Amino acid sequence: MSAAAERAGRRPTIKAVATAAGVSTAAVSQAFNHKGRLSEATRRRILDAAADLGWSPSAPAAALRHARTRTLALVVRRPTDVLGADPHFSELITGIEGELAPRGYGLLLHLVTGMREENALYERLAAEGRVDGAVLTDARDDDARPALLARLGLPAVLLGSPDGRAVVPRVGLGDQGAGVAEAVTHLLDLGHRRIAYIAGPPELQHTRLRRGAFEKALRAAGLRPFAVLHTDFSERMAVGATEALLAAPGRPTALVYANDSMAVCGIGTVQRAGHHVPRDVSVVGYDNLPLGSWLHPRLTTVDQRVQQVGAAAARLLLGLCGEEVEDLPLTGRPKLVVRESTGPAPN
Amino acid sequence: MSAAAERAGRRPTIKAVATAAGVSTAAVSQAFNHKGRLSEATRRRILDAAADLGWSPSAPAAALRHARTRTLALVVRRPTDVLGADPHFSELITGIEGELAPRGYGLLLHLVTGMREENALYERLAAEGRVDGAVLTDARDDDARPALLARLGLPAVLLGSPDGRAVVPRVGLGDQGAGVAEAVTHLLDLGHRRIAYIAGPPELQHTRLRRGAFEKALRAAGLRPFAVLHTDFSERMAVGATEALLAAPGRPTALVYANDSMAVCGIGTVQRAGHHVPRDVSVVGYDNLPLGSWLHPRLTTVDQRVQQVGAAAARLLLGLCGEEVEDLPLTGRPKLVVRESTGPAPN
DNA sequence: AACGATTGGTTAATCGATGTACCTCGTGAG
DNA sequence: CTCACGAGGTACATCGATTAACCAATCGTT
Repeated sequence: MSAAAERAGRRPTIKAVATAAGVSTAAVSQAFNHKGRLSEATRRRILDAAADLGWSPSAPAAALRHARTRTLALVVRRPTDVLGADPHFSELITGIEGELAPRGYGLLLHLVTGMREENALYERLAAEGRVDGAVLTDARDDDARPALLARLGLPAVLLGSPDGRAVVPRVGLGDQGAGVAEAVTHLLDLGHRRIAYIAGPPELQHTRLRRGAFEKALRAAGLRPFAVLHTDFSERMAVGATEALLAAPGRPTALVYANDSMAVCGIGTVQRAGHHVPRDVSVVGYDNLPLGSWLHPRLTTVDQRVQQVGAAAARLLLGLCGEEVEDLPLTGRPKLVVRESTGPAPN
Repeated sequence: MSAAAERAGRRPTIKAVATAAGVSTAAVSQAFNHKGRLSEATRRRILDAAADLGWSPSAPAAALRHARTRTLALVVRRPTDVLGADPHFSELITGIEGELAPRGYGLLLHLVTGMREENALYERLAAEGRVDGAVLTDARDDDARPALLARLGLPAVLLGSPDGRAVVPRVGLGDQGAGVAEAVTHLLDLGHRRIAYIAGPPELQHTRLRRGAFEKALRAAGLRPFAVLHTDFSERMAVGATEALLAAPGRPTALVYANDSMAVCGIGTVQRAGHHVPRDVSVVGYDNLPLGSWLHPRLTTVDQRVQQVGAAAARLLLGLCGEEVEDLPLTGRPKLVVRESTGPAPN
């Protein structure tokens, strides 16, 4: 950074750069945006002056002019007391941010506790022109957000299985049923017959999808679920559901959880109850979070490449915002990762 | 939302509100900012018109005018391959966002992989005027960021122990040594004598603080560390360090980790090696992340109330940004939470 | 030599909100 | 009756960058 930059107590403006380079502010703008017609020499001189002053175009000013902020929103809705900050979102954020950063976009992160609050937030973000678009997670069966954002004129991408009558584009999470079905088949192959499912909140779309796939896979084998319990993803309910299942007459030999966080709680609860995983009870998760492979036993889970999904969503959304971005195709479907938390059924 | 709002294909501007209320744009602005002198009747009429149109002042326009964006930055630096998205940051973010949201502030989240990249990012964020301030995490012994942000004129708060010659304010993480010392005392009381420490990267300030406290506490008891191994917080190194310690002659009976994520990996590794926690080996973490209490055995750890630290940092930073906010005092110091991963030393 | 085309810029309007300086009433005092 | 004053608003410049429209040289052509 040069002496000039040091002297400028305040942030330099385009005017300072123009003066330093001996041109008009318009020329500076053109030099940066490859518009207009400037001689290569002038362009260089301007760029040098700008670099010397440490100047970059003011984001707010540019946003005002273009009505585009180069910022996208991610609102994480999380009922109070839900499993910490679900690591699932960390993965998702990593995937999203990886696509935004190289394109100069920023990610505005908000945490809310309820649907009503989430909708109000979108209203405000849109009204204030704070973001160019939003990534919507946890699709519900009757989700008001797509219509809301459409009305607000805010591009959006919804994470969930593709859907014909979608108001906003979706990034599929793949055929989630396939992953669950694969898990069930795996358990059946191991001899399990009493298999229970610990699901998420019933209003979430993926809950229904995965639960349906679970039941269907069992039916195909001429079996019925030992039980299907819904939770709100909280530790309390994950533990409670697990304890209830372990105490049930004819205790299940395998537990399938709707996500890895609950599965981890589940393993702990099973062990605490004095059972061995997987000798007495097998456990399967969903998401393939890094966490799962730290444990002993390592968690058998369904890999849905959350990071890649986040990246795909980000690219799609960037495209909707007018950026020249090629879609990131989501190759393959969720796939079972067999590790150590599943084993032959007892007896 | 009224019919008027529906008709407005595009986002309404202050002009639309002014027209609707039959006043000038200046009046609208004054009505919203409690400046100037408007009759209560007019004010009400304007506010109604605005609500009817679903108008809120444009954030970019306001930002341009005031040179304040009401957005703060959090840059998470994370060498590739580090333990997932360290849940520590999720907690921190939760704490920060909880303070920002009610004040209409937003949190701009960025992920970087190195120090150089992080500094470059601050330069850009400042030059573009994208944020009003930044929360700096993972203080280093010779941290260039405070000076950098000071030069850039960007308010900042550094997470770390208070320090006399600080360029930017700090939010103490409490006397970190106290927590570690307490952990060591706890282990000594349980009869442990061969205690090892698995530390973080040596360049981080808290690594030195905690390591120092660890060694000091042992020295006070006339002992020396069994070993102190540094890691980069990656799973690979956490596992590697643990395996090395278990294989060492005169294997340690207690392992103290610099954070919960590594401790979780550690427990898994110990168990995988055929040992029992805590019967054969005791394990202690640091952070008290929710994750720790899901496991079996539940993790004994040092609670440093990460969320509260985040909240305190946010408040302090908001104050530096000119908001009227009372500081959130950080009461108490990091405190040991004894759970199930520590027990009497073998023999 | 005169004219059109081209090169290399500049001028000025604009984005939306804000705030200072100013204006216009109505009223009460002198 | 006139003037000062306050209540209640309005006009306009401004924040920093962008861009359409415009202009001044310079060059090549016939």
